[in-house]
Amino acid sequence: MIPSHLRQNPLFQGLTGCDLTLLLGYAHEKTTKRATAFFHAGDTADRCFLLLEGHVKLSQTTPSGAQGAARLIGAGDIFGWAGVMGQARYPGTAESLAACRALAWDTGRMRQTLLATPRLTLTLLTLMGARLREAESRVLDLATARVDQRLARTLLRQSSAAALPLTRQDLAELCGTTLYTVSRTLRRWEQAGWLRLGRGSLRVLSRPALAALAEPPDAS
Amino acid sequence: MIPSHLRQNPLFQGLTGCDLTLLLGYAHEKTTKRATAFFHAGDTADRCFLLLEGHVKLSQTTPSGAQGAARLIGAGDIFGWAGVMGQARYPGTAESLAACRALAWDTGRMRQTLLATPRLTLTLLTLMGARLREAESRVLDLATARVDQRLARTLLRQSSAAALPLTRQDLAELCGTTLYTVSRTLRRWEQAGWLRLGRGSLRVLSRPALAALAEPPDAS
DNA sequence: ATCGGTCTTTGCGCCGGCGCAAATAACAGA
DNA sequence: TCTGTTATTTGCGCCGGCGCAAAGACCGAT
Repeated sequence: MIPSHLRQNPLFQGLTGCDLTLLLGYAHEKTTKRATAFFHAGDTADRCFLLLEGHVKLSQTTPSGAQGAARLIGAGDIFGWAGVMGQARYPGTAESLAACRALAWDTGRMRQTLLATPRLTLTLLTLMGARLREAESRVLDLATARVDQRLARTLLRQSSAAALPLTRQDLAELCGTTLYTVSRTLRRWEQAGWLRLGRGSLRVLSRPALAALAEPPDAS
Repeated sequence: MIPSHLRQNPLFQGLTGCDLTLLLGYAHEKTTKRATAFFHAGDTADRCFLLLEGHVKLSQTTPSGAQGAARLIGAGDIFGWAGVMGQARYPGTAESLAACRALAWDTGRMRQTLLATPRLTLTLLTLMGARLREAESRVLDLATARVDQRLARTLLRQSSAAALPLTRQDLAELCGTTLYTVSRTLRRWEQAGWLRLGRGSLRVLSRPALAALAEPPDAS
């Protein structure tokens, strides 16, 4: 039986029950504990995933390996589709930040399925479009906004009710800065009472305060 | 008759002659002079384009309008497909840097065509994947590399044999900095004999010299 | 030739943010 | 409970890069 919350995933919109059953038949389920890699940068891109539960960090590092940039994948999001989109190898590393449950498909089989299921391909194109726009807006942000603005925005975007399972280093990679600056900034905000810090986690207490910072000083 | 160089465009790979004829039947040709907009950010995204000749600058600006980020579109590339990927409006502005010739399709009709031509959709997915990876590598660059490294890389990537029709401001937007810094840096490089500057254009004289700068100081 | 507009250069001062280094603090496993 | 490991904080100094302002340089049009 197919759980209804799965059927409602954006990836499956517009598919017939038959298509969906077939698609799920090809999938196998994968579960991981915290801090486990789904794949590493450079691995053969032979799988693609749909995250059902947990959080995944997708990160890239420079050739010299010094620093990195990252983005977060939440429940319901897809990741690791580089192979489907014609890449031989994964460009980044995917690592679980918490215990995860995911569906995995074989890349080659998925490509065949896409040729037979145009509706799915178009949906996928839409999802990738959204991700492309997000990446381009990050470029704009990095080029124009200050670190504290980017950090505030990142916290607002990711903060569910629950505490975020992110280290200072993770946050630094998410918003394009260093762990030192993140630590200093967060500490200042904690002392202002806007959030509560923990080791490898934090909780936002006052979204309005962060929202005020996220915008450039009021251009009235 | 369909020109062969058109048939060889990546977008059309794997299509039957029949599909291709149909597709081109839907297209209309658009030509522009220099410094003309194909569309503006916020316009209804009702067209999508394939550039046949010329150069187009795709740019986004912050809500406050101060600065911007840009990317270049060359002959053979597609642009303005946000509507096809489910967006109501264009997220950025497309402006010709030189006289251009482009094919244009209606967004709605293209979406229908995609449902009927899975092969084309998959190709499009591949092209978008490449663009997504490029955007993500730009994020990494902005977060880790210095301005002169990014600038050198940008010049190397874009420099054909011909001179580039880019102002200092354009270059600043392409590599995420300000026109002042671009001017200073380029001037230094011109005095080193690595390039030749003009008003609104420049030509690379020594690619090796730039390549050396593009990489972080030799991590042996 | 002249004039207005756009693009470019460069001096100057300032500051956001980096990153080493060292001291804690928190956790995990034996 | 003890111990090694990993994460965090913070002082300090430095520097890359921003951005105003003003002075050219170049272009096209009348």
